[in-house]
Amino acid sequence: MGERIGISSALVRKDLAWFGEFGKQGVGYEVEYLRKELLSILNLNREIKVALIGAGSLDSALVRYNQNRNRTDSTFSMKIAAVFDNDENKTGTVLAGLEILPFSSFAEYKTKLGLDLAVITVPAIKAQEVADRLVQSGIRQIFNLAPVKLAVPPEVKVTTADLSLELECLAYYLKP
Amino acid sequence: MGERIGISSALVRKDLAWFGEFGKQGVGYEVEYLRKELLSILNLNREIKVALIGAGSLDSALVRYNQNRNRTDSTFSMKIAAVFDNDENKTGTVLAGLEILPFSSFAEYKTKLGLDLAVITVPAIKAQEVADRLVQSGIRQIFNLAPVKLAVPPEVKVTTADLSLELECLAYYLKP
DNA sequence: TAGATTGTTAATCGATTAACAATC
DNA sequence: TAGATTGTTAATCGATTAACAATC
Repeated sequence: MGERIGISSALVRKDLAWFGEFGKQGVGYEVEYLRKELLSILNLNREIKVALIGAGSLDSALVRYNQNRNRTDSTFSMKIAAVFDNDENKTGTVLAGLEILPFSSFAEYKTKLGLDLAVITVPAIKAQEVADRLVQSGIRQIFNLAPVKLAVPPEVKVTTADLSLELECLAYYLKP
Repeated sequence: MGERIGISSALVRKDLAWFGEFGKQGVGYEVEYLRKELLSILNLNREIKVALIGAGSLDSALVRYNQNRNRTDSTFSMKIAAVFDNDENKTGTVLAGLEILPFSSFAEYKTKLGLDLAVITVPAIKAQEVADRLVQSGIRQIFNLAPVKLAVPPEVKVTTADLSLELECLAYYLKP
């Protein structure tokens, strides 16, 4: 495992130790048992229901990618369960088999559909407003694709993936 | 600057020190001068020409996003200059104003268009093959959106953004 | 000179690893 | 018992920060 991701075996063992003892000294790990334990610890042993907020072209890409991955990779536990938008020209229409729902009714659908976490793909300027609403509706994990730093309460976990920022970082390595 | 991204002022000063001295002790920084110096150091003071490899739905999202950002944000220096694909049903067609070019002729277009760096959005299984070809053509910076670890020579800088992996990381924080 | 802010030093902190004891 | 591998300890390394000297 260490070799695969470029860290030492010691670190792999130490990280595992954080959660318990999974092997037998002198013998090794029982792979299938370890695998299941890890999936359980990481909450990846059940289907996670993901909500997409903002039915733009990125969403359509994510939905298609997700459908494809779920079809071909049985270990992948993420499922895009709903797509939301507040644009009335979009709500009601169907995106790759999913009806686009009005974001104003998010809280309601969250309960009904059992949505676990949300992905924000709205424009930067709308992202904070959407985040506030998600938090209000009880969402505690947000994946933010808008290029802004979101302010949220401490109990909410936000991961921001700013693709254009990461792209700009690469520019540094260009020959001047 | 430290407050904005959540680090101490000391670290900001230390990081700047890596590249030189930009301020006057006792006085402060001349903001516009510092800004220009940093843009120059980061190679963001000129237009960077980006090539997209793989004309799927993600590309179309990126192209639109890029066009929008270039229109509204004059400090943004990335420009998607070309889109490539090897699917003959796609090459020749136009994606948001850009003709889709055959990837087999990448090296040729790279010279002609002055392409600086490449973004890989092809399926995981094709990504290594594409990367090899890009490296062969003289690309030294690759932004990889396919969920695989690419093997490249040490002089090539790869940044991988595996969105589904980052999403899975969030699942850990879900209540079990 | 007094007040302020940069650039740098030394101390602190946390992450990683080499080495090893425990165990089978 | 000999050989092997896990789990843990102590050492190492690098990143961050508090404190301060240099400077205006």
